[in-house]
Amino acid sequence: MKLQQLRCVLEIYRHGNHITSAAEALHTSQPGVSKHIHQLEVELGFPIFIRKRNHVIGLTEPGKEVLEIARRMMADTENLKHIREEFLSRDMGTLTIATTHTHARYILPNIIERFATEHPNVQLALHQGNPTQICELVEADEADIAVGTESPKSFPNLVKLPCFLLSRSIVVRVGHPLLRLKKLTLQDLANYPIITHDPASSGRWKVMTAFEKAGIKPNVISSAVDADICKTYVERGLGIAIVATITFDPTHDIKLRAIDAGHLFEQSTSFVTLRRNSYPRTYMLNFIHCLSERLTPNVVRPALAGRSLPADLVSKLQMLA
Amino acid sequence: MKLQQLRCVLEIYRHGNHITSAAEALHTSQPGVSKHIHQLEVELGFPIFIRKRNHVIGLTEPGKEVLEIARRMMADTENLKHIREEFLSRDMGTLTIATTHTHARYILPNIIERFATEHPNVQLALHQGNPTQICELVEADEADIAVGTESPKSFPNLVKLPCFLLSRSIVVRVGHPLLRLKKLTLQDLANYPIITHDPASSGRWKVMTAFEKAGIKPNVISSAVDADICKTYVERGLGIAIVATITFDPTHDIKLRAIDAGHLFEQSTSFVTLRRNSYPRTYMLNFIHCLSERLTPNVVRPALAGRSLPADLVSKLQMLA
DNA sequence: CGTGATTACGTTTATCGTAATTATA
DNA sequence: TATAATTACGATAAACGTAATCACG
Repeated sequence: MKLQQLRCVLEIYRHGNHITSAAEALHTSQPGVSKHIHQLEVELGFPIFIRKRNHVIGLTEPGKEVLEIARRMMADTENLKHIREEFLSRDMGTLTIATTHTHARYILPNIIERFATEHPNVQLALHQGNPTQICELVEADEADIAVGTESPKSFPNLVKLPCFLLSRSIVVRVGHPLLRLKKLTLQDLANYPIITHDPASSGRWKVMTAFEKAGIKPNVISSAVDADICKTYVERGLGIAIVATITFDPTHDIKLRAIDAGHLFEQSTSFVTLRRNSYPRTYMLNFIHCLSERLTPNVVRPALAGRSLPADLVSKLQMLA
Repeated sequence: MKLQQLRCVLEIYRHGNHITSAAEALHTSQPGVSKHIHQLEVELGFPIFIRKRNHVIGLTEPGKEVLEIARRMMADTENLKHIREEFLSRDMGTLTIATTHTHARYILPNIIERFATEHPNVQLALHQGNPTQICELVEADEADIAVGTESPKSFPNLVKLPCFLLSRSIVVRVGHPLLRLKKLTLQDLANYPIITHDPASSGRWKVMTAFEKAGIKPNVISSAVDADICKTYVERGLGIAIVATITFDPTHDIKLRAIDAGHLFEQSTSFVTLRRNSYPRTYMLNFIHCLSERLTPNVVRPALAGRSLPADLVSKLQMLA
């Protein structure tokens, strides 16, 4: 059995069972890839791919097992290559963080400031996107870690670790009638035009669910991509905004007021996301520790190991730590 | 990077940093192994082994990391080979159990009876030894699983899963004075000659600790290898025995009586032990499930995955399930 | 000098890419 | 007929084993 054979299996799967494009991705010839698969199938004693005449259709059942093991072995070859960098310079390298606007603007600055002081030789790079996009960046190895709220899409090859909770507030203009109410209800909010995040964010989804459950149709007039834009619209008197509490800055947002909405909307959980079966650099583990006291290297490392199925168990393990 | 290179690293380490014997074990030439290591070291960019002139002394720090990853990758190559058997016959094959006398004689019969009924085509083999020996059998791949009490030796490449607790009883002849006492004390026991397990068993160790803590020197007259021999000596009037409660069979041991000693000695935990990073056959997972309701395949599989360090976390995870 | 690792070199094997072939849609 | 996988085959490169070399006790 050769590592190159396993690499072929992965690439064919990645390219939608297309040997030709897999060969291109591997910078080699199509017949070579085809041969490798055949040799592996002969050695293992069963077909990995389902073929229909001269087309590869999909994976066989045992082929799925092969894929899973092959994935882990290729991850381990990467891990071997990274040992050198790790030992040469524990505190030098690049940390690429994929994150959402809210995190990048309101949560990470403090954390990054602290991290940068402790790791002056680590180059930081930020990539921005919605919760699904940032996970895709990590999966494609274009970012080391993702920090954001939950993505509706599931990523079996990524490990999600909860770091903290985000509560929501209503942001209104100074002197707004809602400020005079003692306890806000969803019905109160529905009396005003509402500005909230774009549909791709999980925050937006939680807000809409709360209204739906209460049987109230809110008047959502605008879906802005980020909290800053929401606040700008509120300042212009276009409505009220439902955003993460942390995005309200009393010293800067002088024309606005925030009303806690913790009793109206479920809190969102922020996750840090990494590739399964990777051995992150020490400084990456330190960065995650900056995000949450609970997420020590000794918690994160074992959580990254293992097969993709125990989603429930891994989350239980996280709760403990 | 080639799998054969990693195989060389493992074999050299296994053979006490001796390239010549590693080469023999790999059925190849010494220069070949030497070359493979050099190539790998060049590719990774750091030395794996510490050399003193023309001798290999040990592993470098990054070399230890390489060893760990190499171990997992070789385990995965084995796992790939086993996929075929698993899919060809989910319920056919061999299950080799390494276990202690107490487990083999008093605990496993019921479990094996049930398992054998459900898996008529699985060939069972039992190997007997003390807790350390049975772990060594699993480590050397001579047994699939070990069932026994804790070994004093630690095995970083094995995963230990607790299945159940063993309480202890005092076994005496009918009419023995101890039977007339309401609540037994350690001091009461010390009045009589004591027969217990041999020093290699963890049971023996727990018993001696209890006496030591109480500052009592028991009169241990004999250390027998197993509970049956202990009981035979008691029958002959040579003393009293401290053995696992389960080894007393009232319908068979008609000349003996058992007195519960749960308040005097700490209970022992029975563990099932498997190789780390192995993908056990389905019927092996079923057997483990027979040992303990808690140990479902969905609990065992993730516990086997991962690095060797998270002993505390793995045990926490087990508690949950 | 014996043991043990490294270097040198020739043989064998396997890997790779081009080209030809086959089989669909 | 265009697309996609398989088969055939020659060139290249890597792996292997033998033999020679070096280094130390």
